[in-house]
Amino acid sequence: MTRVRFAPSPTGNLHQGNIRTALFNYLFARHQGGKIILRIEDTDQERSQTDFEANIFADLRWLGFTFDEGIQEGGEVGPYRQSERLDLYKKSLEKLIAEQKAYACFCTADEIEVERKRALALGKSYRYQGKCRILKPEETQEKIQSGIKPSYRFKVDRDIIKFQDLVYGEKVFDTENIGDFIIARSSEIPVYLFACAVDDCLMQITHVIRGEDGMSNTPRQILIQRALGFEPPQFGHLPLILGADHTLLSKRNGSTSISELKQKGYLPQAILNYLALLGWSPPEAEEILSLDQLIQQFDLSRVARSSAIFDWGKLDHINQAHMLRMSETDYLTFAKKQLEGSSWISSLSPSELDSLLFTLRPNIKTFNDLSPWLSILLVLPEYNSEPAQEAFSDPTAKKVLESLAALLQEHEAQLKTKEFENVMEGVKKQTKLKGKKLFFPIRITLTGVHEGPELIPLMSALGKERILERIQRAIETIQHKESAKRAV
RNA sequence: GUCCCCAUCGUCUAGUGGCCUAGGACAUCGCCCUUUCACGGCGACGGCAUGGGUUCGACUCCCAUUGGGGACGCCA
Repeated sequence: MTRVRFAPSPTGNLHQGNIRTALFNYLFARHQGGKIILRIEDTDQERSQTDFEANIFADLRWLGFTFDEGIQEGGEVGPYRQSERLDLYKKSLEKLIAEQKAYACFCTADEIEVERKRALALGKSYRYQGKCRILKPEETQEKIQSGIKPSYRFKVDRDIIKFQDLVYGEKVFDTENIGDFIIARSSEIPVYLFACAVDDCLMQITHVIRGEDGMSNTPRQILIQRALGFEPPQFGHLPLILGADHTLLSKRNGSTSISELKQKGYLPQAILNYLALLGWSPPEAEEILSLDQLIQQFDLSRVARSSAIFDWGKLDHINQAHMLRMSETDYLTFAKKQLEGSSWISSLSPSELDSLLFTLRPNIKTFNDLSPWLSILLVLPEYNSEPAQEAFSDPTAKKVLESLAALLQEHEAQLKTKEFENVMEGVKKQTKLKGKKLFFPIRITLTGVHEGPELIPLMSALGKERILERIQRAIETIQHKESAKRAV
């Protein structure tokens, strides 16, 4: 049975990088009909916060992930929060100490820091020199009894570690480059490397799929797992996601939390779809895929080995594609949720709002584009933009508007789409204008800008009253300009 | 600096020795559709980092160079 895990630490919110890792684990597990476990790695007590943990759960749920085992789901190999598994790690540590595979280290953080800096200055990679490794048992006992709290190091002997990476193929590491590393802090809390290695085995994880930045940890974890008598899981490393500056995604260069992405108006399925395309490619040409389709098509053998740069433009495109494919009710529900709290919701009747939202659908890339558009459509335009000046300086503009106003007056308060079409036909006949000459002045009059939704639907969404109000305003603007011109 | 990884259009990628005159997607530009913009359709632009091998034949295999990235914590 395939068992994978997603193991975030609650020291921050989930962002694109995390989610891509979660996604690939998820797709891998679901594709194989295996299980995915959610484990919280909170061994850094100073930085871990329960708020973050709650956010992580909320984000994962929003994105559409479901887990088979975890804090909320339960399961047989829990607890699923590392801070509740300390006795387990302690047992493992004691076993290693008893077998002389780990030892107490009394070097202080400051001492180590000095050593590291010296090594780096000399152009050598830092490794612990093993000062406490050669301590006699009596010396160790003595120091502990005198009240010094030691950290614990794993004893690394010369060896060649080989493993078959699920993505990168055969990997070979010489332990010569690895010094004895710390597995438990002087506070007795284990470090990530150790807790993670122990848990992956205790929780019977079969495949560890993580970012390539974890690669150098892998030989250490294999060492730990073997020393504990476990069979290490299989490892697969994923190429990294980089920011626009070609370095690891971070707050500086575009790393964005899920809640921010949500705020920016991206659909969960679009986020997942785009992230799946970063480092993986579907076997067939179609790129717009639902989560189910991704599960069906996913295969680690199609994962790339080179890092990928996060491209907001493509995310926008994929988001738009998903928006266009959503059912009308889903679209409206999501759009309204996004607009929650904004004045548009309260200032419009439900049917007016729905009709405006539909009219805007082909013109937006994210749900966040909705609000600015509504503002353009519903706030009276100023007509001082360049396209407006240009449109109104055409002598036929006024004729078009007057004709439109007159024809609209002939109708009852509420016109249907078909009637708007007829009105436009009428304007066309009366003015003998068509194409840009006909539509441009009207578009500008209604919105103040030269681009936007289709005109007929837009007119019917705005309604007769708003249109007349704008026409009057536009005509006044034109007249104002004309008289100013005459005065000169 | 040391170790590790990577290298196809600006970006994401297909490509596993002949199907490649290198395919697709985003972006950009043009045309068409729409009596307008957008949506949609069609098209253009644009790439195998360099140098050596191996081979009848290299984008594909090997080596080097160059370039980029990652890891070198009592962080995860």
